[in-house]
Amino acid sequence: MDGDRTRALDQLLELTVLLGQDMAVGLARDGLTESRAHLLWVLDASGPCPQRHLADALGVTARTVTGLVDGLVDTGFVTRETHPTDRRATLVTPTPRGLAAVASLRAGQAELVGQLFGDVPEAEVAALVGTMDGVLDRLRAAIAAEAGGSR
Amino acid sequence: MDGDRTRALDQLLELTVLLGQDMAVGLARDGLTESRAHLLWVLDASGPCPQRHLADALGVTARTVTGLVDGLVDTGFVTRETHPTDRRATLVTPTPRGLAAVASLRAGQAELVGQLFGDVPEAEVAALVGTMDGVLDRLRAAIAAEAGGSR
DNA sequence: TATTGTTATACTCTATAACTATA
DNA sequence: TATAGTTATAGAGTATAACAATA
Repeated sequence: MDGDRTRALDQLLELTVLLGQDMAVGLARDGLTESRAHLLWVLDASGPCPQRHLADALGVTARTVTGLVDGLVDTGFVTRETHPTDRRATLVTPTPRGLAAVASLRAGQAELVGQLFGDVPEAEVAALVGTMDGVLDRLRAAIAAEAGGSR
Repeated sequence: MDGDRTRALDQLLELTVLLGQDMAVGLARDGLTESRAHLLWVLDASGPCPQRHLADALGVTARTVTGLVDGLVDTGFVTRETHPTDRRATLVTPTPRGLAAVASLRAGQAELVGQLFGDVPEAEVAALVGTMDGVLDRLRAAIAAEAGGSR
């Protein structure tokens, strides 16, 4: 039967919905939206950087980053500092509150790992990871093919 | 090691991003946004119905449905018909174009099943489905607990 | 009185285009 | 001439609150 394969996709689609809900709860508690949290996450990985870098990393326009940073400045998660050598650029810099928020996101993620996989036998987790590796590869390929086809 | 469990969550998070991208491509080709496609999908399942029903099914406010239906009417996917017995309500009804769009969504989903799982052995698919069943259960429970805790 | 859907208002995310200041 | 970030404008999705018409 092919029913299991259809069911597998249905499960993955439901998963995206539920993961989104779960994320949203934690973010709201921290006073963040998804997009702002994503920026903060990238910023934490890169260290203080110009907005241009964030725009490239997030895959959005420079204008969008202006808006996201505006919101994060207003709510106290980052500041705009002067760039030491390029006076066109600003150095987006996390505040202590911003750093704490990233730590909270990280903790939430670790907690979620425990909730979802803590009781799953190691062999089963390994099988899942192996299967998902292939699925992700094929999904990336499908997206690339679609993007290429409409070029 | 717990590395595999962390990796499993990372994979699932990446999956949500990629599935979203893949969806978006197909929807744009049909002239639909995600929210409007979701409404159309629910509408197809329920048959012509009042906006109130759609608001409940989508988990959004009545106002939001007004906006979504406005957009779908403007782009020719649905019409607002008079309700036969309740003159307060409208019957949102798919047009032929709306029905064709849902058929296209369904076909795209079937194609994706083939791309992602077509070459995966049945036993591996069955294992995936079994594992994901448990994961989804625990995720639902975690969300319910969070919602209950902040009540 | 309760319900359906609307107008009014506001916030977030996103985009393109034109512009300023600086490299 | 090219780049960083802004203002200007627009569209989509979401929400609350007040209101009209109808049940």
